[in-house]
Amino acid sequence: MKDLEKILKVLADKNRMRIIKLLEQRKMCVCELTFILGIKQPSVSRHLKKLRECGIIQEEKNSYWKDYFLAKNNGTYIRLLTKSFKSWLNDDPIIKKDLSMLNKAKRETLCCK
Amino acid sequence: MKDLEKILKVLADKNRMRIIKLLEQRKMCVCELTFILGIKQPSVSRHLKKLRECGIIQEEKNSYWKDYFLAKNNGTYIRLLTKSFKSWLNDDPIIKKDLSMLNKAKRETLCCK
DNA sequence: AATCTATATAGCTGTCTAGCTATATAAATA
DNA sequence: TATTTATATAGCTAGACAGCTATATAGATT
Repeated sequence: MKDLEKILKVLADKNRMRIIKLLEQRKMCVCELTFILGIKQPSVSRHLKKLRECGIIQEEKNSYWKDYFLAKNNGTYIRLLTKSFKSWLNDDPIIKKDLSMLNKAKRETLCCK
Repeated sequence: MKDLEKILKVLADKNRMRIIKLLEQRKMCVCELTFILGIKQPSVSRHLKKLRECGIIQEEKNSYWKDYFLAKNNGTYIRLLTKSFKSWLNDDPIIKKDLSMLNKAKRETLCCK
């Protein structure tokens, strides 16, 4: 029960739901997510940490950046919930706006390097 | 998104999950739930209010008592989530203990009347 | 090895919520 | 109508957490 409670708590946050909907489209780094979400980078990092700690997302180093993506091979709860999310929220105005910004969110232009 | 966030927040609580698992078995009144959960009656009432406000449960008056039960005919999110819950947590120790108390939780003996 | 920079962490503040006790409400009975 | 009693609400306290700023870290490049 503790696991499920944790997973539901982690999912029950507007900005983390936005992150999940974005990662359904492609891998993203912290600075790209920060740009789209419109909150500060440390806040994004902490959201990502929570999502990772309960197994919803994974990370991998990619040159200067860290790519985050939806986890594969996870437990029952997460498998069903992330599958459900794919069909949920697609008509939500905020999600639609987020997705429309994806092509402008390129790490090479957002970051100093 | 607001709806889904609310529903997930309401589900993401240990005692409310316990209530849902109990209501999968049968309709229950506040005093029966209070007995099994082992928390105070006002706390139970507030959990029930939250579950009702987001459409997970419904209530009906039944002589001296108020019966709570899992809602029928609800939206996409709740339909899928309550269906999933039916196969979840059945091996959890706390849930098993709760369910084993069901036959002792009879309103006629728990209440003064 | 030194530097640079994307990301992570520490620490703060305000908000929300779960538990509690005390009290109010409303519906059934007498 | 008065009373009884199951349930709801009000108000309090403590803990969790999201946002922020400032700072640390780690890994790639020079």
